[in-house]
Amino acid sequence: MGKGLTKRSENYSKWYNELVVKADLAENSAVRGCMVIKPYGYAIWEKMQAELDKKFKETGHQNAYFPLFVPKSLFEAEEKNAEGFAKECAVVTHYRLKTDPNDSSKLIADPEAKLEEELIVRPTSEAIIWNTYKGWIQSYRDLPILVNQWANVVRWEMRTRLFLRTAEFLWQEGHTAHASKGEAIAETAQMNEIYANFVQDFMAIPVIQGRKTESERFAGADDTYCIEALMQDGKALQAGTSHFLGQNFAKAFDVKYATKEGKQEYVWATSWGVSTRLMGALIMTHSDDQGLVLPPNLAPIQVVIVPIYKGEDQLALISEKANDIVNKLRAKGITVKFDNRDTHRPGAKFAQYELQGIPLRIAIGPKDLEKGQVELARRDTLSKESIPQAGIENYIQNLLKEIQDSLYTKALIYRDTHITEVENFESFKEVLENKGGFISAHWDGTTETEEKIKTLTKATIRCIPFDFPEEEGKCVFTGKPSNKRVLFAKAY
RNA sequence: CGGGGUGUAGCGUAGCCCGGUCAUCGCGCCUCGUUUGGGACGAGGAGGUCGCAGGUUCGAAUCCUGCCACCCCGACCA
Repeated sequence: MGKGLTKRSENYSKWYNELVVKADLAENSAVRGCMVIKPYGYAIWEKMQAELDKKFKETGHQNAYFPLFVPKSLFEAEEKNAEGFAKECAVVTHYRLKTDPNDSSKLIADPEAKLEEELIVRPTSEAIIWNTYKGWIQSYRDLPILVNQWANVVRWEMRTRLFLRTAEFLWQEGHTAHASKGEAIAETAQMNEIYANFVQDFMAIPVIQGRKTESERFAGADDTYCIEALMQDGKALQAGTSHFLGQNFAKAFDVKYATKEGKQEYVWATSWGVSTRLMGALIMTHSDDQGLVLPPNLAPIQVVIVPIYKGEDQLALISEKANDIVNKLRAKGITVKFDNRDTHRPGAKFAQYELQGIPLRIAIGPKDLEKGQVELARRDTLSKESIPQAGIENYIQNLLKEIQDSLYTKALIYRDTHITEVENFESFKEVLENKGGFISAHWDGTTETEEKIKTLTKATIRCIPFDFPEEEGKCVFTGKPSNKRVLFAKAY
């Protein structure tokens, strides 16, 4: 692990990349655009998975698994979906290699082993899943189907970035089938709400819930709900989406069910997902120039104990005290690590755990033993205090909660002070250029206007927030009438 | 796919213009000793087909040609 980190203010992109690598989260793989998630980074993802999975189960969903390969004929069945993803698909054309006749040290795809039908590596699983659902659904008694899949997907983007946009990424994708439109819409809304709550309560990231415009909508969806977050550099990040798919996939895959009245009806569908991109959101929301800052609810290790000692005798005395604290904290359900490695000095350990964002650090040395106290350091504020050993477990339990709240509040204040209402295009451009963040403005509702604004400013409509009030106004670009504001921003 | 840039030890780099004791330095790594309350210090040591393949030359990290990889900017990105 190297020293230091580029300052955020100097180059946000570089800062972000260095942080991901130096905090031991991930690195670029030898495969173009793909990522290696290292154990420490994966532990954070596992915490996210566990919490989300719990919520999915609580709302009646079950996990299942579907194939990685999607035959092209299935993939192209839902035309809009296929068209939307066509440009970024990895395609399997052969099933065997053989020695290159021109160079025995090389292998080539065996021309004899060309696939009859090409296989698409899933960029998303609607096609293969709806083709499967077709066989599962005959009657209203078979509905609803509430299934989620934890999987990897591949999208061959031209430019990639660790966690935010990699060629292969991990996610969950829920795919549900319903007997009525209303029920499917309620499911879409419910899952968006679950995402919002998870991101706010566990990741301490405030989000805005809303719906996407037609042009930003998921290919093949009738409506896309989303949660949008704001990063510290003033750019927005789509953190999760929940789609109402109407009957589009049911029609494409001919999935009908018999109603109570004996009529044949197409099934209504939803899909929803969040990905390892959330890790990027986590990093860019809370971290500073010292490294990662993890909210306690997500930190794989919440408290680390570092002994400060000279000689083995002293270490033995300190260890006794440290192990006592470890046991007390564990009894409270707090994850704690006692780092008694004698291969690294205390200063190096301090720096390492700061880089990794461990919320609390306890240092115990001879002075502390004498006074019956410990030194406690907060990662988020970088402040230190001495506290008594007695009752430390309760103190820490409360402090972890306080840190969690404090991180959220800080992010919320930043976010809220970076939502700017503008009334004309001049100030739109001015705010976008100098302040960044979300711009709340009226829009005439047309794709043409949205497109022009994007071309001129690179800002897109992030969402039409659910909780924005109806209000008469004029489009910030065309001056045409509008009855609601939308949020624009430059986005990742 | 366009425009620009870079490939030298695990990482970051000097050297390239002007071919010849130039393979440099820092971090990291190993050994020994002293250390340990914020990234230790000293001494010693290991580690390199200078991206790959050709060419020019007595001689190539350095010049020429081709190829490959990666990075940045754009196009693209529910």
